[in-house]
Amino acid sequence: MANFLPVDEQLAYIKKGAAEIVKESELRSKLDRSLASGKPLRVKAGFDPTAPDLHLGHTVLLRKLKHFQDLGHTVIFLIGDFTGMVGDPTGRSATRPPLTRDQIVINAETYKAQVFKILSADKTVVDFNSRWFSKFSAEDFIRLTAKYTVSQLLEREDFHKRFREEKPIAMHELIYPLAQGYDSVALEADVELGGTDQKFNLLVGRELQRAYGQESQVVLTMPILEGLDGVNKMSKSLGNAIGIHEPPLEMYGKVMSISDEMMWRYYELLTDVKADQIAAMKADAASGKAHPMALKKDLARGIAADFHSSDEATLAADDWAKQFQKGGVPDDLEEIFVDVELNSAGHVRLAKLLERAGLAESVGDATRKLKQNAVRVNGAIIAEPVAPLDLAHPITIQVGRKIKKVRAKIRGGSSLD
RNA sequence: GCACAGGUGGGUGAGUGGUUAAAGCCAACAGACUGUAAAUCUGUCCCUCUCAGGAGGUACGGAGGUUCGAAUCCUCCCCUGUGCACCA
Repeated sequence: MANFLPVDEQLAYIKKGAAEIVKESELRSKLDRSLASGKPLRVKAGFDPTAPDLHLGHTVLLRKLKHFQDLGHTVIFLIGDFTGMVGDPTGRSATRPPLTRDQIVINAETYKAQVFKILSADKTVVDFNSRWFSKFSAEDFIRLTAKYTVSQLLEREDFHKRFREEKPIAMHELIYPLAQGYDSVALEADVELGGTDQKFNLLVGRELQRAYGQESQVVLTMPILEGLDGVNKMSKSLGNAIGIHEPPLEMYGKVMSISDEMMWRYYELLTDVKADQIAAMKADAASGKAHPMALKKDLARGIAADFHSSDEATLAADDWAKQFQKGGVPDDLEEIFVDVELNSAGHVRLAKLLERAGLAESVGDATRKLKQNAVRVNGAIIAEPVAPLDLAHPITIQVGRKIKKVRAKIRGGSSLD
């Protein structure tokens, strides 16, 4: 267990992909001490139990935690069940509503189940910050708040901006960084990881540890992964995320849809491909020696394989090629059952069918898509909202990049199932 | 609590009694082009019904009111911000 790698090698591994380390010299001396004493570092990362569905953006951080595990250090996966009720204002322009106790319990369990796709369960300490905060007295609380000033808190860009723009800042939002910082005190963390958006909060931990007479933790931030749009951070609510639970084909397709430029970013943060290999691929693509699409396919298959089996990833690659490159239909199609209505002429109300099938947001939306030649039924473009269709067999409907197999049932008809 | 300034469609932001679901921009969606990428161009972008030509219903924080007619005027309420709130 106490067989740590030489400090320089550890450092190199830790630094790979990291956005910033505050301070590297402190990390080095902590590693030195750990090596000498055989005592692993305590590496903390906190998570709000607000997002039960992890996406690839979260895995950037998890991957780095895993690196620490690989090096033999102790990873503390802290679930902010207490602070989850507070609501982290990071990245929000408006106040976030607090979660209920029940939601948090459910979310936390889901969380645990998901992160072990990356972290090894037996090397991870899972903790909850309600362990100490539920015992926090009003006196403790006021003592904690006394250790930080309002102007220190307003240094944070987000608060500063909202303050200046006369947008609301709720009191509990100001408390959040303090609470998160206190977690580090309670855990006596040596290192805390977070996204760059968490930098302020992480640094508060350093201050508070010092205020409570501890050595300050080292702060390591990881870049925020951009989502499919290549601009905004990957986030479920922005709809630009790839969830780790998504089916292989979905994952594969989404990765393929990112821009060539983003591909390198994804290679860097979402794979274990070494930096120099990535640089080589980049050079090949630039010189025309390798086709960017081929490299992107490798990336997509690799990512799909991380969360599914290798076979499933390969199948996804085949299906993707079949659907988009050969204009065909993938083997593994989502199949749904829908009630349809006929108009007085006995024609199928296709617009309504699309809406029912989840292929359009509303009947109006469906009608518009039809008019734009975006709808194919069994491969043929149909532009009429009402059309004569043979529903005796399942039909394949494509709307833009969405494709589904639909088993339709005439409403009021006798055919059940 | 008092005073003042605000609350418009996914976002931003015009609009201050009357052609119009409500400018422009962004995002989003679809088509073309491609490597289903990006960029670019074109179109769409509240809901429902439709014999596809249209028809109806909602909508500018909430509830009432004035008016032939209101996002625009009035009243009350809710929310946000700023100032005042010990000496005054």
